Amino acid sequence: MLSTMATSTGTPLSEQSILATLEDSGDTTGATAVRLMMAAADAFADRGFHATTTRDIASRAGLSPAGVYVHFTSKEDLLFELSRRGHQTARDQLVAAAAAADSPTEALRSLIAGFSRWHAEHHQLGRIVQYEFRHLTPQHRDTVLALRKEIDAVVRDVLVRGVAEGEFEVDDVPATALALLSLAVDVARWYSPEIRRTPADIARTNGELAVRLVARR
Amino acid sequence: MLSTMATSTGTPLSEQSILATLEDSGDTTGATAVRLMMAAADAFADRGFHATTTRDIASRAGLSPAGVYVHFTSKEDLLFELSRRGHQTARDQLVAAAAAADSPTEALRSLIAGFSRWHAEHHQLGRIVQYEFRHLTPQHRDTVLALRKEIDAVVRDVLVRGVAEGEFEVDDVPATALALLSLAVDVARWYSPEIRRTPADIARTNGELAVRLVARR
DNA sequence: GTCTATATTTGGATAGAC
DNA sequence: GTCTATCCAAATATAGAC
Repeated sequence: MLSTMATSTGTPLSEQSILATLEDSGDTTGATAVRLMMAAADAFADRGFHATTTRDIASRAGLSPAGVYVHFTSKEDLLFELSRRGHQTARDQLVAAAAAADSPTEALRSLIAGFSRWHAEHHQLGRIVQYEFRHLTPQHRDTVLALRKEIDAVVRDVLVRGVAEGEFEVDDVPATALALLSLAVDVARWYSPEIRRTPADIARTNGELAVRLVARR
Repeated sequence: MLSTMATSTGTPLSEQSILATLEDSGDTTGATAVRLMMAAADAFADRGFHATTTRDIASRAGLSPAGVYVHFTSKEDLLFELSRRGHQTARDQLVAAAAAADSPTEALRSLIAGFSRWHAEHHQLGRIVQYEFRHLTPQHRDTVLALRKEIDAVVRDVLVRGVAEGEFEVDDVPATALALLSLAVDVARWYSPEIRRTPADIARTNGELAVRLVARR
């Protein structure tokens, strides 16, 4: 597989490369399927899953309404693929950022900066990941829930390490981990490409705020 | 008008009393309309605006499908009333919390604690306020946007005062205000009545984290 | 793999009796 | 102000030709 994994400082993945992410066991995601996923990501992020019609997705991808069903079994299946691939790349990025740092403080800064940046640069996918979640079937929701737990664990682990090494002072680790994730996740809610701050600005300020939230005083 | 305004320490408003909130110029919100709003709040928070049917709302309120239209002109009108009343009580609570404190530090703690608590106790209304926003008509969206700007201003004002009085050290006031709001707003996304932490717990920890985020070091 | 045409269901909203 | 009955538009998904 190509070395397309983004680090918190590297060039970000394009939407297309995220969606084309290969399956574990080699794969075959065709160009048209990727185009459909990009069209659906646009539409779902903009209007929400249930307000988006399959006709809308098809026409944005340059297909007839029936064209969708050659590549996906249902509209929900399209949401699932977006959600799964989105969660996977988000998690991969977090894990890479945590592994690359050489102190808990730098790991946390890199983690929250990178996750904030991801939610800005991929705010469409970010919204789908964070807010369209509930429209998955129970089975698909379970699959994605496992990825969400991995993401939570990465943040909690850094906090525990920072406390153990005396860099952090944290009263309640799970509560603080959730607050840190809120900082980054909520970017998907308010970010728009038109605002003053760039994704890099947001990454820098949120990374700083994250460190400030836990640093020993 | 009755003195039902909640402070960050007082007894919280019931869902019913929030939704029955009187209009500026005296009012007439009937009991059935309130029941419909509560049913719609349940459904919209649970499944989202577009996934909720008017039939579902009606039956939850014990009415026939046609019964809705005696009290509201459309499904969107019901969303608007929920959104408007929700924003108003959220704003009122913030303004009261800010006014009651006698230092910027206490004002900020009270503000974020109260807002976090509101999003936990009224997490259904909170989700509607924060996430169903985009499904309003452009006109209704504008009305609600004005309330949102007031909310943002309250937080920014406290930060500016705290910096001026030497209690806070803040690099970027708008960015930090947004981060503080993220902390509280995101509660609506993850809160569930089944979790370990109570709304009071969440208020206390988030209030502390907020102060820590800006306090002079 | 893509199209046109369409089956079928669902859902917002209204008519008109009581 | 609530009901039953219903209209009609919209939307998911399929059939079958090319």
